[in-house]
Amino acid sequence: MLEKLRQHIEQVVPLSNEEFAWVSTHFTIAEFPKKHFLFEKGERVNHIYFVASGLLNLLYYDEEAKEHIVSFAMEDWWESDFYAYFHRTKASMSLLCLEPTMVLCLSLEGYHSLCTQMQKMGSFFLQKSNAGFIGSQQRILSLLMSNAKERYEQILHHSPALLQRVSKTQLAAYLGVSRETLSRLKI
Amino acid sequence: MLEKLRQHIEQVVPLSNEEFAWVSTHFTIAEFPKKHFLFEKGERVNHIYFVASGLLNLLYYDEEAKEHIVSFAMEDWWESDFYAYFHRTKASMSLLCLEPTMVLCLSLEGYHSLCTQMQKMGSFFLQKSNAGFIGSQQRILSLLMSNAKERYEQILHHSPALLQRVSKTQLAAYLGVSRETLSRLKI
DNA sequence: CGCGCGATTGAGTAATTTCAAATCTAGTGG
DNA sequence: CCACTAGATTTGAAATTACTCAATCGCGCG
Repeated sequence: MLEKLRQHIEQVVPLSNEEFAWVSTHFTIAEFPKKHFLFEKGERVNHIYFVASGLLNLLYYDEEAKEHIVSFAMEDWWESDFYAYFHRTKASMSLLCLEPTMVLCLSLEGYHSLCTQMQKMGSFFLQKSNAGFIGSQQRILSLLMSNAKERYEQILHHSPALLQRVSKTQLAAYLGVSRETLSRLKI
Repeated sequence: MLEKLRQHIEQVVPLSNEEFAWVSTHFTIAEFPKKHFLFEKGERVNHIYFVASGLLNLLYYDEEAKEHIVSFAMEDWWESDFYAYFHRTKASMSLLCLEPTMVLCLSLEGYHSLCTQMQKMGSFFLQKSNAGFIGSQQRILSLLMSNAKERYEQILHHSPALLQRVSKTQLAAYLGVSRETLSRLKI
């Protein structure tokens, strides 16, 4: 678990054993079964989660209880309702396990401690945040400019493994089309 | 100009006169007329831009030369093709002035210098990046779940000033609908 | 005045949604 | 091993929505 986190961080910044030992004190390990909600809409969001194994699903239910998938979080992803986390407000989204999942949990105090006490970790999170922002802009562009079939093909090209792990209904909720339409794309 | 930047930064972290003097050495001032491209697709992206006054437009042209607007950057926004900037690759998008615009330009070296030499600036950019990521996720959700009329109303609610400053054609390219459809929404 | 640009309107076409029904699939218990 | 069920997926058909292309309108400016 922790070793996975270390490898993940060290892809960005090198850490000595002592440094990583200190970093790791900020995390708690948790394990959840499939279909467990790490948090639901309206609840406090006390952690961001590093996915060591499994698959998470950040989703939003609209007024008609229709499900919209903001993101999937596979291994080595960080996930949370970041707005609620950073602003200490209640979640507008829910975070669900699509598979049995092991996560490392980081509180906001822990996050601030890591960022301010160790410059490397500040750099690490800055880089992750920039990457997340860039990825989101790519997805916005994809939603603006491509139809559902093209978006499907982009995922097929960019993260083929994901397609093996999520249902077509979930994929449709991520692509922004009805499951019937996705089914008719004849891919 | 620089005073505007200082106020902007100090909304997040306080700065002494000396500190800000040092920070400001990293920026260059530039002014561009309406319709000027700060960079175009295929060019190197040497700076991120802090908009002191005016209005910028980050856009992408698809294969059919159709224009898709990734974002508008008003006063106090930071804008660039962030992927190209951070990876020192060529721009996939173009950055255009919709109004006469004054910007403060920050090179990647300057960015790294600011982040590593002064912890406060690292915190500042981390917070900006997180905010940008959160904002992008909101827009993704809006694209997934709302129709064009609802998206229009969200902008009307969230940044009414913007609607006074961009053409309906540009707004349509931002909302992800044709200008004819936007025109028919009867708002 | 007349030009040019953006915005609007009209008409036909294409894509997507909805609701309903049918089909498929994996897991369970007899 | 088979039947059965629950859930997911696919298909059908009608209705809605959005798009394209073309024509028209409105307005500011030389």
